[in-house]
Amino acid sequence: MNYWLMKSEPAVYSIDHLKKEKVTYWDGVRNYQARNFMRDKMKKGDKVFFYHSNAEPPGIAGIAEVEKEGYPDPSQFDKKSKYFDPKSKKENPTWILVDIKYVKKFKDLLSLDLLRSVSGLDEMLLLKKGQRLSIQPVSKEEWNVIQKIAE
DNA sequence: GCCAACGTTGGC
DNA sequence: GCCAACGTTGGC
Repeated sequence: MNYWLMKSEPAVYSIDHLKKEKVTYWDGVRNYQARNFMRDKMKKGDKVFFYHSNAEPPGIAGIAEVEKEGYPDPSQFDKKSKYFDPKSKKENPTWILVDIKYVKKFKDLLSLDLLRSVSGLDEMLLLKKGQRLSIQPVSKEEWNVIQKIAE
C-alpha cells in the first residue's frame, strides 16, 4: 500500500466536488513525473491526501483513495479540451490518469502553515522549497503523523 | 547535447 | 498580481 498527495485548485475542483461526485478521473496532468506515478505506481486502494493549492489557505483538505489504476486520459484526444495534445497518438497515449474515490473531508483543513510547524514532516516533499509536483509520494510515517493531527 | 527563452506552478 | 523555481522547447 502506497500513500500519495494530489494537488487540486479548489476553485476548479475541491474536496467538496469529490464528496458530491464520490469518484472522479484525475485528468489534465501534463507532467511526466506525475504521469509516471499514476502509470506505474498508484494501485487500487492506495491512500491519497487531497490538497488544495492556490487556495486561501492552501492545505490538506481530506482523504481519497485510488479507485481505478492508470488508463489513458481521454482529454488528450479531445480537440476542444484545453488539455488536448496533438502529439499524442491513440495507439500509444502519452498521458495516463487514475480514478480516485472520496473517503473523507477533514473537519478542519490542515493548512500549509500548520504542516510546516509539525515535527516529523521536515523531509516531506510538499514542504520543500520549489516543489511544484502535483502528485507526490508520501511516506507511511508522514501519513501517520498527518492523519493523527487531523483527528 | 547545450542552454536561452519561454511557459507554468503555486505561495505570498 | 508578483515572481522564484522549475519544466519544456527549439535553435544551434
